[in-house]
Parts: sequence; C-alpha cells; structure tokens
Amino acid sequence: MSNLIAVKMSDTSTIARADFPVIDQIAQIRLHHDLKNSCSNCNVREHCLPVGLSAEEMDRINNVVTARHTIKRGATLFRSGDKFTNLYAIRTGFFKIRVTSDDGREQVTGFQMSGEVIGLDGIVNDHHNCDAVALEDANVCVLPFEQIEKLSREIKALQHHVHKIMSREIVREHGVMMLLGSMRAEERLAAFLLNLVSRLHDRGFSPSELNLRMTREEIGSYLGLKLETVSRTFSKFMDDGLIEVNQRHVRILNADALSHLVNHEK
Amino acid sequence: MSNLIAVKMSDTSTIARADFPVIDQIAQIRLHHDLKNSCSNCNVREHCLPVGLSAEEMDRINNVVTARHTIKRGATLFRSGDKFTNLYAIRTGFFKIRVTSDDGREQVTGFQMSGEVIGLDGIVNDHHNCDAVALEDANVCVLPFEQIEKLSREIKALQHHVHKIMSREIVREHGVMMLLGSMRAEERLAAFLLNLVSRLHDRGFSPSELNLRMTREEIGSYLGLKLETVSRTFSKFMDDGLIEVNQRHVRILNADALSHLVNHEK
DNA sequence: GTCCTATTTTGATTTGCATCAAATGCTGCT
DNA sequence: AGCAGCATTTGATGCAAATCAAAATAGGAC
Repeated sequence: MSNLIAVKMSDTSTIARADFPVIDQIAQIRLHHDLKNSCSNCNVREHCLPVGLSAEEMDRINNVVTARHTIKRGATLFRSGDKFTNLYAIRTGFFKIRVTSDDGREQVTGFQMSGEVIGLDGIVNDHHNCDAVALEDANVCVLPFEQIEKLSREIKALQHHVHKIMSREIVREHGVMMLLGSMRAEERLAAFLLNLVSRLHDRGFSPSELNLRMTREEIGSYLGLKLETVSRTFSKFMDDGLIEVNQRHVRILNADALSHLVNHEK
Repeated sequence: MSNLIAVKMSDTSTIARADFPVIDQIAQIRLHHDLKNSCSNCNVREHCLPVGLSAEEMDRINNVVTARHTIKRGATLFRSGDKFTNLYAIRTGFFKIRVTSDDGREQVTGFQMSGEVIGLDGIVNDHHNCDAVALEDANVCVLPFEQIEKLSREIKALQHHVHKIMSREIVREHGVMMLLGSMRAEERLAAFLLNLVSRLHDRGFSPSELNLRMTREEIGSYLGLKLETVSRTFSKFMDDGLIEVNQRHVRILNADALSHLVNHEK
C-alpha cells in the first residue's frame, strides 16, 4: 500500500565530500503524492505554506515537492560553493548553518528546525555561500527553486509567502547582529535559550524544557563566545537558579529572570 | 519644459516624529515620467533593475516608480513600527539602518548607498522593524511593494531580481555576523573600510579614497566596538602606514595589508 | 568672526572574556 | 561491554577592548 520508495544508502557522512557528492551522502525518497505525504497533511505546513490556499492551489504546490531527502547526523545538506537549485523545507531534524571565511574561521549563523526553509542564501549568486549541517538525523522537502518561482507567478499567496520567509530571515539576522554587537555573554546565552525554547514551544514542545542538539562550541560560535565561556555561563545560570542543566538537557526555571537579563542591560 | 513638480516643504527633520508623520519631514516629488527621470536613464539602474529587460517591460517598471522622496540629513525615511508599504531604492545619499532593542540599545545593521534597496525588513510583519536614517541629504525612489509584487508575477526577470536582492541582503548579513562573531577590532575596521571603498568604487568613485558619512560612534555600533576603539584603531592604521585619516576623509595606502589583516587571523 | 556643541583623540585604568591547562564525564564504535 | 575520542567543566592567568577622563578639534548657529 505504501507508495514510498526509500533508497537507503550506507552512511558515508564521515567521508570527505570531494570524493562523494552530496547526493550520495543522503537517502532520497521519491514521493508519489499519496495523501499521507502531501503538504496538506504535513504537520509543519503552517510554517512552510501560506494559509487560505484553495484545494487546487495546495495540490499544485504539492506537485512541486517531488522529493524528500533524509540527512544523517553530521552530514551536510548543501555546502558553500554548491550550485543552488533548491530550497529545503525542514520536516524533521535540526540543522546548523555556518559560513567559513577564507582563512578558515567558522561562524554559525543560525540553528534551523522543522518548518523552517533553508537555502535562501544561494539565490543571489546561483551558488550557496554557507553549509547546512544536520545536527540530528533529518528529513527535508526538496523545493526546486525555478518551480517555486514559476508557481509564485501564478499563486499570489505563495509569492507573498516566499517574500515573507526571506524578510523574516533578514529580520532574524538583525536580531543576531544586535546580540553579537551589543550584548554581554550572559545576555547572549539568555536570549539564545529563550529563542530556542519559544520556537520549540510553537511546535508543540515544552515551553520550559529543551534538549540542545548542538555542542557548547557550536553555541559559542553562534553567540560569538568561546566554548568555555558558554559552559561557565550555563554554570552561572544554574548557581543563580535560573536553569537546570544536565549535559544537553536544559530546564528553564525562571524565564522572567532570563528575559530581564536580555532586556535590561546592566 | 520640466515636468517635475517639486513640493518642497520646510525642514522639520529635528522635530519629534510623534507630532509630524514621516511624510511631512521629507520633500516629495511626483514624477511625470519624462525621459530624464525614467529608470532607463537612471545611472544606478544596474543596481536596482535586472538586465535584459525589453523596452516595454522597462516602461511598465518605470510606471511603478510614481514618486521620489528627498530626505534631509538626520531625518528618517522609515522607522521601526511604521506600516510597511514601500521599498525604497536609493538614488543619491547615504543611510544607516539601525535596530533598537526594548531597553534602548542601538545596533547599526548596515550602511546603504545609491543603487541599494532598503525596507525589505517590513515585509514579514507588515511593519518595519528598523529605522533608516539619512546620513546626508538623500533622494530615493518609492517602490510600492504591492505593485512590485504584481509586476513580479508578470515579469520573470523582475521577480528573480527581487529574490536576488533579498538573498544578497541575507548573504551580506552572514558576513556581518562573521565579522561580529569572530574578528578582532583591527580586522573589523579593515573589513569595513575595504567593503565601503569597494562599493564606492563600483559606483565610479576612487578605489582608495573615501569620505565617511558616519561618526566614529556609528562605525562602532556597526562593528560592535566603542567609539574610542574605532578612533584608536584608525590611529593605529595611520601609524602603520596603512591609511591616511583626516577626520572623515580616509585614503587607503596599503589595501593589501588591510586585506591581509581580514583574511589571516593572528 | 565667535561661541557653543558635537566629535574625535589620547591616556590611565578596569574588566569581561579568551587562552592555557587539566580533570572528568559522555558517547559511539568495535 | 569496554575503550577511545570527544565534550564538558573548572581553575589560573593574560589580554583586548571597555570604561573613565580630559583635552583638542571641527562644524554649525547667529
């Protein structure tokens, strides 16, 4: 009965990319658009898609999503320099997006989760300028950008939705710039935790508990801090009774205090 | 013979905005689309518009640009919270874009010059989330976003161009995050100067000389540094023979050394 | 031209975070 | 299950940039 054909491949995620193109690193699933796998039934559709689409419009969008990929933890969905052809809507899993400078410095520019669309960086130069690395096994819908553009010309709501997604990313980055440019370590970490837990809450998870998918070093890269500073700041928050930390598991005990940290300098 | 009707208003740029809506702060010019003022004759069109448009397409785009605004130095083109209706293409002048947090912290997120399009932040929530402040008297084309979207559905090249402009902004912000997250003061200032001079060079100005339109404090806000650090770093670059600084005027003497600073940590 | 204010420079000192270092605790792999 | 390597924590020290302070300079208003 299942119309799903899963082409599972051996995990080559640790093998140097030069030898194996991305497509070999990830399992690929061709969709046959049964009800079970349509956008209309997807539980993150309110993030990826505009509201108020007609059944016909929904169907046409659905037909653009002809493939899904699963990406193993540690593998990259795309890399800086890769030719840009698709956007990706994250169905499940968690990614870090990072840029790398000529001299090898890395900067994590974001952590993206289900319902979020990644790959927008590739549009301007036809090539990606950052890497998308799965921090846990992930599943994404492949959105061929040319077809998204074509359909956007025909479905006004989709067009506006695409614009909103890009604008949202610009606004998000404004926030990160504020964080990096004018907050101290405690403020940065507090803002980070509150942001993560709020986005998870939007997706039906606990408003006060979360499992970090990234290392202290990756958090540090995102926040412009060294991993030791991240660790120390976690400890400080523990001592102050603001949070409970057990490795990657964090429980927020005093969200108001964290929020106060972020919004009241000094 | 001139078809231009300039409605010059008294300069109220220093008066509190609560009392005077933005429209009162800026002189407004209605265009009658004579040749002199058409996009096709604009000397920054290669920045704002896609290449390879047909005469008819160019004409239709031109008809969307029904107004221009002049903004006096120190006045704002839009502010955080303002209803979003237009994008703005900068014809002449220089803007800083800044976000302000709840507790009053300011962060300059960019300096934009002629040919660049600002206001994209407003799309996602129908309201702007940052301020655009003119750092010198400026002139912008008003681009009603609904009409841009309408025309984008009809002119494929325009649609793709809009996408590229947004993607470019995302990529630019990635670069700023790299700068803020993992560079030291000297590297940040070097990157800033090289970026500015390169963009000015693209516009026909000197590849080695520039007049800063912003204060040390504004540079510092953008770079996540205090104004004293900016000033000291300028002095250091002078001592090292990398640049010549006279107040707002900077001459780059050794671009390679600056570039080396940016691209080779330590 | 002169005054006033904003901007810039430079110096002295402090401080928050990085760096260096080492011990401990996980996790995934065989 | 056990081991190897990675991740995390914590301490000691150093340093880059912030802060505090004051003088010099420029630019605008009248």
